This record gives sequence, C-alpha cells and structure tokens, in this order.
Amino acid sequence: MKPNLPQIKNMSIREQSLDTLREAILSGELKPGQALTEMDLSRQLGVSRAPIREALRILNSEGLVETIPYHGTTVRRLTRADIEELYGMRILLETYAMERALHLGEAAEFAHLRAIVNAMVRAGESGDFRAVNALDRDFHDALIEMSRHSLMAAMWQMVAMKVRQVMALVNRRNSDLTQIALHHLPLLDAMEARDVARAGEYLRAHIASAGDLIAEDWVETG
Amino acid sequence: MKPNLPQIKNMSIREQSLDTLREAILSGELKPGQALTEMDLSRQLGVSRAPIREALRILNSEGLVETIPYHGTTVRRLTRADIEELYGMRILLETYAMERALHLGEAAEFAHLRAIVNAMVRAGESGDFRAVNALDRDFHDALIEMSRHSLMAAMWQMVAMKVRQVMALVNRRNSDLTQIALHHLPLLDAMEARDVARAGEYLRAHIASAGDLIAEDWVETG
DNA sequence: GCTTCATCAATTGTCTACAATATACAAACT
DNA sequence: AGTTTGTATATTGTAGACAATTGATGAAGC
Repeated sequence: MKPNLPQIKNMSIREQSLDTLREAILSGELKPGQALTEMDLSRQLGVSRAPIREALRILNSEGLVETIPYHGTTVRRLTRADIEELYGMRILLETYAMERALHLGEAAEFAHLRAIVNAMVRAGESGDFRAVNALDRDFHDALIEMSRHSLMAAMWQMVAMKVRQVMALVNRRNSDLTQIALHHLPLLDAMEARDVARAGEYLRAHIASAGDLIAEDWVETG
Repeated sequence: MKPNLPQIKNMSIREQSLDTLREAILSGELKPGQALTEMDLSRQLGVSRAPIREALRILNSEGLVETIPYHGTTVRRLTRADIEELYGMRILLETYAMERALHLGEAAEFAHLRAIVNAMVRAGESGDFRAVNALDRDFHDALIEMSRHSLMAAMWQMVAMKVRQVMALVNRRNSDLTQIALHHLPLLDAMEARDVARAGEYLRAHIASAGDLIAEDWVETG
C-alpha cells in the first residue's frame, strides 16, 4: 500500500523561481554585483513578473540580493570583512551546536557522521573535489541537525548559504580541500569520545583555517 | 543653504504594509494562530493584493508568519520550546557581541549605554513599564551595534523581533521589570571596567532570568 | 451506514496592463 | 562654461481580472 512513488512536484512558480535563482547565486553562476531585471528574469524563466518579484523579495530578506527602489535588484556584493564575519559566526554557531549535539545526539547520528567522513576522505583521495565539498556541507548540516535546535537551524541556514556562495566564488587549491577532508577525522574521534573541549578546539581550528584560506585569496569583485 | 527640511517619506506601499503588519505582530495585536487573508488585509489597508503578498512573503522568511499553499497565512505559533531556544540564542549572540563590544566600543558608546541605563532605572522607579521595556531594547540593540558585526546585527534583528513579540504576549509582573532595570547596573559597571568575564556572567544571568520568568508563565495559545 | 464522487465556496497563485519613479541626456538659460 | 530644467527611457510599483487548488458539503450508490 506504500509503493514509495516519487512525489510529483507541485511547487508554485514562485517557489521554482526562488529555487532556481537561489541556486544560481549560491553556485556562483550569478555573480555579486550582477543586475537582475525582473523583465529579463521573467522572460528567461518563461513566467510573469509577479512570482519573480515575490522570489526576489525573499532573496532580499535572505541577504542574497539587494534592491534599490525603482532602480533594480543586484546580487549582493561580498567584502573581505563579510567573509571574516561569516566565518566568525560559523565558529560561534557550530561550537554551540556541537556542544548540544554531543549531549543530545544519538548513536545512529554519530554513525551517520562517520559514514560522511569516510566518504569524504575517499572522495579526497580519488580527487573528486566536488564530492568533498558536498560531503563537507552534509557533515556540518548533520551536526546542526543533531543539536535539536530549530532556531539554530534557521540561523545556520542563512550562514550556510553564504558559505556555499563564497566557496563557489573562490578558486580553491585542491590540496586545501584534501586537507579539509582529513581535518574531520580527529574532530569526529573527539566527538565520539564526547570530549567537548577537544572537539571544540578541532572544530574551531577547522573552520578558522578554512576561513583564513578563503579570506586570503579573496578579491573584491569590483 | 541647508534649511534642514524634513525628508518626505516615500515608502512603497509594500514597505508600509510590511511595517504595519510586522508592528501588529510584534506588539501582540495580531496573535499567534490568527489567519491573515490577503483580501481582508488589502481591504483593511486600502491597497491591492500585490504589495500585501510581497509583504507576507517577507514576513514568512522572517519567521513571523506561516503560509500553507492555497490555504492561507497565519501568525506563527510559539511553543515553550521556541522560547527556550530563543533565550538560549540570545545568550549565545549577546555574549559574543559583548566581548567584541568591550574591545571595539568607543567612549561615547559606553556613555550612551550609561544614559540608557540611567533612564531605565528612573522609568522603573516611576512605574513607567512601557518605557523600561523600550529602553531595555535600546540597551541591547546598542550593545549589538557596538560589536561592529553586521552579520551579527542581522541575526540579532531576527532574535530581537521574536523577543519583542514574546514580551508583548506574556503578562509580566511589574516587579519583574523593575528588577530587570536594576540588573543593568552591575552589568554596565563590569563593562565599563572592561571585565569580560564578570560582564559575561551578569549578562547571561540577566538574560536567563528574563527567559525563565517568561517560559514559566507561558501558556501555549491554542 | 459507509464509501465514493460531484459540486461549491473560499483562498491563494498568476498574468497583463497601467502608473510612478529614477537616471541620463539634451536643451535652454544666465 | 556652468547651471538649471525639461524630456525620454528603462525599470520597478500597483491594480484588477482570471485561473488553479483546497477542503467541505452533500448526494448517489452499494
């Protein structure tokens, strides 16, 4: 009686437009500073302006675009200071989330983390850097999930989006990504030992080094 | 050549609707669970549905309302768990902001804080609890401002809105508010002495006690 | 009695046309 | 020449009509 058929997606045009635009921004396809004219977008996506406008309002309150009245909407620019703030906030949120996760997390969730890390290391070894990136995101999302804190999850959503955008925009050295994959091993060991202090140190070091590598290479896109 | 004329306000109908609705929600005028039908709102505000819809989308992504497709928008309900999460997040964000504020804040800003606290105590003594509330908000907003962290400010915005809504919905004992006004005195003393550890303790105690008082009295609105 | 199906009312979703606004550029004036 | 003022154009802002969807209600069939 439950044939597990794939859900037929019945998303409104607004939602589809929103997802499409957000994905384009986070993947770096739409670059900071780029103008988004409603007419252009509606022509490109083959829909009217109304749902596009609603999607843009949402993106605006998510901090991904900026709108000047009667002038237009642009993809929000990112300064080096933004990136430093972003990684500072990551450390703050994730440290807190991890402390809760170590208390509230269940065995299955720790096993899930282990599986992610294993896959990440394998992906690093085989040079699949795209997969490393995706698995890194999965790891940190799972960590937040384990903290059982819905407001934290909402805040993390905001931060994680911008992190993803930044990662897509910067030219990372592949060696960095391999390093980052390996960083997760001692971190997870400490977490499985429920060693809050040590895990916290590894986590902060991991995030800070990733942030520094990015801030270092950052060039403000004029 | 600069006669200091007042700026003519030229906010779009969307912005005005947004401000009106948000204010109504945060002040408790619109209660959690209440239905917001677009037609009703547009009639009441005397505008068309288009700007109302855009405002509702924004409120939705701010977490103040919830929308079910083809069914309607309602003011988001608040559970006791939400409130506990809210105050936990407050402690996390404000502790971090205060550490930065103690390093980055300028003399004029500390003086400003002192002026706010003085006014708050006076308002408490004269029984003007509405003013105590407003000044408490000013104090914490100013603290965030002093941290010179725009992403923090954005996150704080979200948290502060919900705090305001919760405060408006709960029946506070007036004695509590007077207590809260007095809490700020030792906190500010420690801040002016740049004593991060002590100020942190006072801050956390202040927020936690406020949160506990509210969570205690909280009745889930059916 | 219970299930199934058609219908209806209420609401949101979308589209199109029109209005309002800002900017750039050219023309007129001093 | 420099300043001001008008005008054109591109863009966003708003309105109103129509389409799509949902959930409820009640009738028909077993």
